[in-house]
Amino acid sequence: MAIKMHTDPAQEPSATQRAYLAIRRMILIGDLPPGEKLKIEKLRSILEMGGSPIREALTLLVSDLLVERLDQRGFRTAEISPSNFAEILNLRCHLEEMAFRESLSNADHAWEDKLVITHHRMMREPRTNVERFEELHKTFHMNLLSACHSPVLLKFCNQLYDLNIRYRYLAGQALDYSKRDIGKEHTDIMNAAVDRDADAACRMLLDHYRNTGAFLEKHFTTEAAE
Amino acid sequence: MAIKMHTDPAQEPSATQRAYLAIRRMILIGDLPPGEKLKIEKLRSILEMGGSPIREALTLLVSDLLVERLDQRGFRTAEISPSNFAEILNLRCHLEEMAFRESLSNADHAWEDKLVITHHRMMREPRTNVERFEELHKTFHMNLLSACHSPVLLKFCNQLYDLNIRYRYLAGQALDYSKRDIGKEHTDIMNAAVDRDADAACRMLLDHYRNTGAFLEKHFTTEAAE
DNA sequence: AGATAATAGAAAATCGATATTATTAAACAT
DNA sequence: ATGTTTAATAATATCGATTTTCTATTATCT
Repeated sequence: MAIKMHTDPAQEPSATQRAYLAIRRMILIGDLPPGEKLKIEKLRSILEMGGSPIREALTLLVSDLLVERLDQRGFRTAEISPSNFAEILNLRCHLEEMAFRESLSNADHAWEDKLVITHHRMMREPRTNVERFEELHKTFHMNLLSACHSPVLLKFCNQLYDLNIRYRYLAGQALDYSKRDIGKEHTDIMNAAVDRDADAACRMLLDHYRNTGAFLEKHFTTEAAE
Repeated sequence: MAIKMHTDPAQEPSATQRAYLAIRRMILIGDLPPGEKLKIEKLRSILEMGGSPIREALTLLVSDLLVERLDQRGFRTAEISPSNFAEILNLRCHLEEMAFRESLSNADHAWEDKLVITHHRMMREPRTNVERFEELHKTFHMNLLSACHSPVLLKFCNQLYDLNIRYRYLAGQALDYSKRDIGKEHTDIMNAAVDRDADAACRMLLDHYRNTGAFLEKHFTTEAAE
């Protein structure tokens, strides 16, 4: 009757994992603003755990470029800048195109199904729950690339995606989806992907990113001028 | 008479930093073979420090893809495989080309000087001290890219370079530089770079990588068949 | 015998305390 | 007054010990 404990797949995550996810989320949604000092003691009291898992989580976030480690002076959230934003956008376009083309060339039936499902879920999700929507949005975009057989490339894309999402949150969500028909853009990309039309799909995907990018860039530069 | 302690720039590195460099070196040169379990207690006794800096160093190495973290079962060195090798090589070619072209388009006089100097030092260094030579070799290659204004891209290139170097060490140094005239290849690349001939320089750089890659690939596949 | 469960041992993860190091504030000298 | 040294404070980095989790072995049951 008792559950086999040593094979139970739903084990609760380690303190390090919890800290990692919690701090990462706080940085991405802008709860911890750019350049903010991350004091161990403060995070300890918020997350209710010892210093070790906190430090380890922060170290993991350093590799994600979301946190900076200052020699013997602790950690802080990564700074933002227009040039960093432009860099992320540009790299993202290059790497995602590479991954997307390889993904399409390997794409099979199961991949197609998965893509359709995630697209459907994203379209159905109301925009009221921003974090939930962003989660599904990311899943959709990563699924476009998921048939690419290069784990390292996918890791880079994933990282860059998160860095970009952070800028999106910092700019404020509402602004983003005002003029354009984002839903149609996604659907068009998906259809081209399903048709295995790599050129069209890539063109639309990069336009999708660059349009959002241009919008955000404008936002950040006017913001900075205030 | 006493040195001003609080402004002394030559402070000794932190335990974490020492552990990071030491373990990284052991993995790169093959001292810690692929898939090796990394027991904290053992590393503690080798490096003579507590568990915390060891764990932090290992966490840093996870982001470098040199170490894998297993949920609640500690750390091990990253596995190797022919497909991983091919992936690294391919990605490296793409990203370095991108970085190299941007570097060349920004290259100024100071960059040129630095490149010539590092090339000279590499050529002068006897092959007897392998680690020292590899250090200079890496410096030369990274300097080719150094005028690229994308820190993230450079970070990726640097990471991929290290992953590749590891395969080189594992294959055994001596084999690498037997038939080809590696010195000439480097000189040709440098000259094309100094001439700002991006197409020729990139072609030669990628040939340089792919030739070494093909050689190593052969080595690994025959190795695996034994 | 073969499989499942209990147990002992080893290792990892985490905690709380201590030692280091940086930062701030105050005292001192020029 | 200004800049430099000294002292106090705060925060980080590290250690050693404890708790939790995994792993391997032995015992138990069908």
